[in-house]
Amino acid sequence: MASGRETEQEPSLLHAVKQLELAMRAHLEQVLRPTGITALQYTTLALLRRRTGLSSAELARDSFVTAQSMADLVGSLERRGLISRHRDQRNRRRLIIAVTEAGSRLLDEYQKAVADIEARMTADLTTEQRRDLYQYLRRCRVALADGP
Amino acid sequence: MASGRETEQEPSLLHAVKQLELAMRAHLEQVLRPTGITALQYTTLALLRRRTGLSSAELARDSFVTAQSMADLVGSLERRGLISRHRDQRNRRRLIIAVTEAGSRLLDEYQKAVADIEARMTADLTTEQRRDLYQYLRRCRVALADGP
DNA sequence: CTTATTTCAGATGAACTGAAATGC
DNA sequence: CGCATTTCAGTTTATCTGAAATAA
Repeated sequence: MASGRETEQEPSLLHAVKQLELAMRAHLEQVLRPTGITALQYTTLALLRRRTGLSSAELARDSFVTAQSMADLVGSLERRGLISRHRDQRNRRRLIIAVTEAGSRLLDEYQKAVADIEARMTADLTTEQRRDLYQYLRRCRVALADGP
Repeated sequence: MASGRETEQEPSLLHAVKQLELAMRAHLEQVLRPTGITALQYTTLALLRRRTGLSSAELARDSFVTAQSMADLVGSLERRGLISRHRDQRNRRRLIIAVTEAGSRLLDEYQKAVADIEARMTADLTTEQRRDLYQYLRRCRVALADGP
């Protein structure tokens, strides 16, 4: 086997976050396999149901990606009929996103399986630690967002 | 502006991790711009210096990706001369990875700038909270890895 | 024979830059 | 005019699946 020798050194938070993201994604994709949608599409769809009235550009800013990248993602959800868009009458540049019936049904259908992944992932954490983890992640993200 | 209305609902750890990963990546890529290597290449290179004697297949298992995906990544580092590989004489299937002089120099050169990103990211956390965050992330990853 | 490691070939997803159309 | 939003076109990176060569 000869698994890598550990030399002392600072652990990397950057690496720990990336590793967890990969692990989560692998599990989520497995659960979502039957739907044909990706982990990213699912979590974005879930976000869009939580926060209504968003446009693609706002979503992009919120997610640290370019408007063009988000347009691809939103476009894929729209082509599948999981969201719809209509002009904001108060600012006709914006296209406001709404989760469709079909999108909402899909979310309902997989809500439990996805929650189970989170539950398994945090099985070794107390309720309080779980809440702390969420808050720390948010604070880190905000700290990076607020910078230059 | 009309930024999305918040409806009450469970926050998603899955989403929080993904968001932070995107934010980190954006900052890291910006810092690494002059080198031409990606955030993923950098963190993998750093890992390879921390843990010596690894093969690509081991790295893949450790990272929740397929052996083929990791082979691409390792290949890109090798083509840039940042790592080298040689046969494990005790098991001639394995190709053991070593960080080269050039790879080590690159890591040294950017170590401070990358540490600064972590520092800024965790600026609002106490030393203890920062340590907790790292431990929670690891425990979550292990919990997912140990499952089916 | 089976399994592990690596490699080759091809597909798709997820990000980017650059440029243009439209509305404020 | 300048700036925001969306879209179009093209590119690169990061992942996957499937299949084959080699070694334990």
